[in-house]
Amino acid sequence: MAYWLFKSEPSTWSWDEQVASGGAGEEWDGVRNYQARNYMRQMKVGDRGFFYHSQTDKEIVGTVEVIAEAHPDSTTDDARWECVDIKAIVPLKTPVSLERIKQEPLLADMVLVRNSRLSVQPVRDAEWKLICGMGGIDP
DNA sequence: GCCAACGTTGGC
DNA sequence: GCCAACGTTGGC
Repeated sequence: MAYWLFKSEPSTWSWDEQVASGGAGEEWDGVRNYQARNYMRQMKVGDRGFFYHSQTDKEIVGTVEVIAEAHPDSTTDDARWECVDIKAIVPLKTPVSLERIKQEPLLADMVLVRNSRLSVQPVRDAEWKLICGMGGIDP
């Protein structure tokens, strides 16, 4: 199973809204970036991901699961853009801030640190385990 | 609000 | 195919 990170501005689509969408989940639509799209194309049902609030919070707030693989993005007619569906799993007991991530040497190579503008990105197994631990949840 | 970093577009 | 111009994102 692979791990990912989904980034969203809380004012656009927040963790609370993701939770409210329940087991049916929601399209991760609106991505207009090839790198991010290509990562979504690699996702399989059952893959896990972190939900990250950018801009105002700058912290990982919860975990999600991929429930549908890449399909056309319903918010555009442009066939280039695809998205997956995800549902909320659990909130982190303690959100893990970007600041804490930057303070942890083992996380220095995270895409979140290296390429802060990429909105969908891969997370390594070791990074997943470490951040789950920092957030007070089981991996 | 600013600005650096990055991606995209379009003229040549 | 290159590169300048422009737009967007996100941390600070």
